[in-house]
Amino acid sequence: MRYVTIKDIADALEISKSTVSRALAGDVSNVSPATIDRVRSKAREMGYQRNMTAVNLRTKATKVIGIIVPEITTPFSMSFVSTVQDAMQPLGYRVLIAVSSEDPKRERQNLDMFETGRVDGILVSATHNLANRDRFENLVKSNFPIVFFDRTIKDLQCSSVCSNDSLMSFFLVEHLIYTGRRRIVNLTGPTYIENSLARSQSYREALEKFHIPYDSRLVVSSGLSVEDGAMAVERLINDGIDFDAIYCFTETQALGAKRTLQERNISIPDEVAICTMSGTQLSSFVFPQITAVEQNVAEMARIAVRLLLEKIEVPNSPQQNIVLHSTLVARGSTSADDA
Amino acid sequence: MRYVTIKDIADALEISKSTVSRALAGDVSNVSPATIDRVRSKAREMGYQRNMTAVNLRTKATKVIGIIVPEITTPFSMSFVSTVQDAMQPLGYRVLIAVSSEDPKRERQNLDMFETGRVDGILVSATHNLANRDRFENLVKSNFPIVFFDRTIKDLQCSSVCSNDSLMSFFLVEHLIYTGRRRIVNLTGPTYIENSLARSQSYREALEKFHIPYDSRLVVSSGLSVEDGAMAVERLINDGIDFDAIYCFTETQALGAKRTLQERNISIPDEVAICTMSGTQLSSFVFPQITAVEQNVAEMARIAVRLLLEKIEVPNSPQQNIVLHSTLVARGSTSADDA
DNA sequence: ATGAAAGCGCTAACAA
DNA sequence: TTGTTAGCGCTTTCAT
Repeated sequence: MRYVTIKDIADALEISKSTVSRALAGDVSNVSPATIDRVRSKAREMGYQRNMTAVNLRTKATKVIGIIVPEITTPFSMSFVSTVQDAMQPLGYRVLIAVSSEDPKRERQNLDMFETGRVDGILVSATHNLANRDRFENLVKSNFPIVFFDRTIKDLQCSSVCSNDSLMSFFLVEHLIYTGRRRIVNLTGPTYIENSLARSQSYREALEKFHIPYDSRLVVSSGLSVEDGAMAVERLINDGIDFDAIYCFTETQALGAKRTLQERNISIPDEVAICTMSGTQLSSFVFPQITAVEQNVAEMARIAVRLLLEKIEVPNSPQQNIVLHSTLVARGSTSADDA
Repeated sequence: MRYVTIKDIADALEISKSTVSRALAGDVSNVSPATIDRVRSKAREMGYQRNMTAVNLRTKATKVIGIIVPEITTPFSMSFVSTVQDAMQPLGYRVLIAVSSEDPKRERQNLDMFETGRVDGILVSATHNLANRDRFENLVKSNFPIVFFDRTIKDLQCSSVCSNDSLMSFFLVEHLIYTGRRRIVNLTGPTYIENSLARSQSYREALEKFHIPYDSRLVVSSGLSVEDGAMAVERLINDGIDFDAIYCFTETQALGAKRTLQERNISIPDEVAICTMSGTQLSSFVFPQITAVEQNVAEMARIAVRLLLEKIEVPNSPQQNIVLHSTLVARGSTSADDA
């Protein structure tokens, strides 16, 4: 088992390696058309296959970029990934995906894997605000092309693109209030997720605007999984806490909340409304009864790609933090809409 | 943006590159424990990341194997792939997946991609009996580690593992006859798929065994997609051809057949029974009303892995063709079962 | 238009 | 135990 090399072709044609290399690369201005033809057909004849490991070593580029996502269960990630692929394929890039499963250790391994594989750039949605901060800081300091999307790292001087969490969640809670809700549960994300804080902040501000008293029992810290969301709501019910709406940090939590309510035969949204920020339009099929504000994922992906390419092409381009003022389209309906 | 190299570490520690390389590789018998420690901590301190492109070029191995499948819609492929991954991960191999979408052109591109990427071996389920035969022949001739599974290439001297199509389909048709069916449709696969022939052959043999006359109108050549299956059955109905069972070449066809029957309000399996060979046990959830014979996919995957590793490790190991005499478990039921 | 030569970062003989 | 050296296959500058 031995591959044909450009040297083999060069020897067979009694020309130099460099000419073969040029011919194969289609360097029209430096190789005669006749030679190009001879080389090309010889290569085909001999079954030549370019050795990418050698090319990558030599050119110091792989034309591969990596995406690291915390999870792959919501449509958000899938949608983001496929938009990135559509955008980068025409530019000659391949896209590799790695899932961290909400685990900073895994995230670190994924970063390692992409670095040892010498990907040309990384798009990452972070699992944790602190855990891998040092790692990310080093990456940025060494000028490695990396762009954060959706879930960022607090105060890190690195390009990023995300939604305007504060504003959007403010409008969501406001929407609940407009539609007659008063006892609104806030399923917050873990404090180690940067977005979590902003969204909870907005919850308080919306309440204040409408002079609704803040009840700490309604603010529940919950994990990110469907199970976590389900359990949190179950605990509220068991504790006999009265509520007429749930504002969730993530889609997965919303899914869990919905499950618990259905198990308890609590009608949605007549008795309790659920709302969250949603990854994609697709989600409306998954969560028909859940009011959601759509993030523009495709837009986010395209911006992320643009920022990354800029970094790859211009090694010292400035860091940019883009905040998406997405169209605020509240979908679904709460019974109070009709009132 | 510049990566730390072993030379950087060597210079910083004022030792040679080779010692650094050995220390990093954990070559305990050739490097003093003290040196290993010094090197390791220096590497961490400097943020060293192994350059796999260089390693792969030097060692002429990537520890990556590629799987090429014609489609990824049935559970068969997913199941096969994940079993392979589970088997190879502990051995230090990564697994890459490429989908040909039933298109020989795509298949060729996938082969090219894997070769230029210098994967250590390829597992392939072929799209077409002839289209890429030359390509496969060259691969085998050059002694490249490649193993076929499920869909093979006729008369190609290459290791492979597949089910006993003839026997299993014979039993399936026999099962239909036992349960009272007489006018059995045979949705054959395209002739360019090797397995197609064997399965249709068995259909005839089963009929002959029970002295049921062969009716050529009941034998319909159909594409592989769900749509193809649906259209084929629609045509039969429109042509006023009478039948009480459909024997499909693939799961996807069976799914299409089911759809058409349901649209026409023809009850399954009371009026018309559907049967096919099934990729996995999972399929029973997808096709509750379809009688199926399970192939042992996990077993097939493990054997494929074994054959491939043999080829990778022993460059000149003999070709082996393994036929899986799977446990014949007909699932689902036809109404005639009760009769 | 073509060739000679250097070197990407690493491993693995061979030497010491 | 450590160092020296060669070379994996390719691209690219510099000569010609």
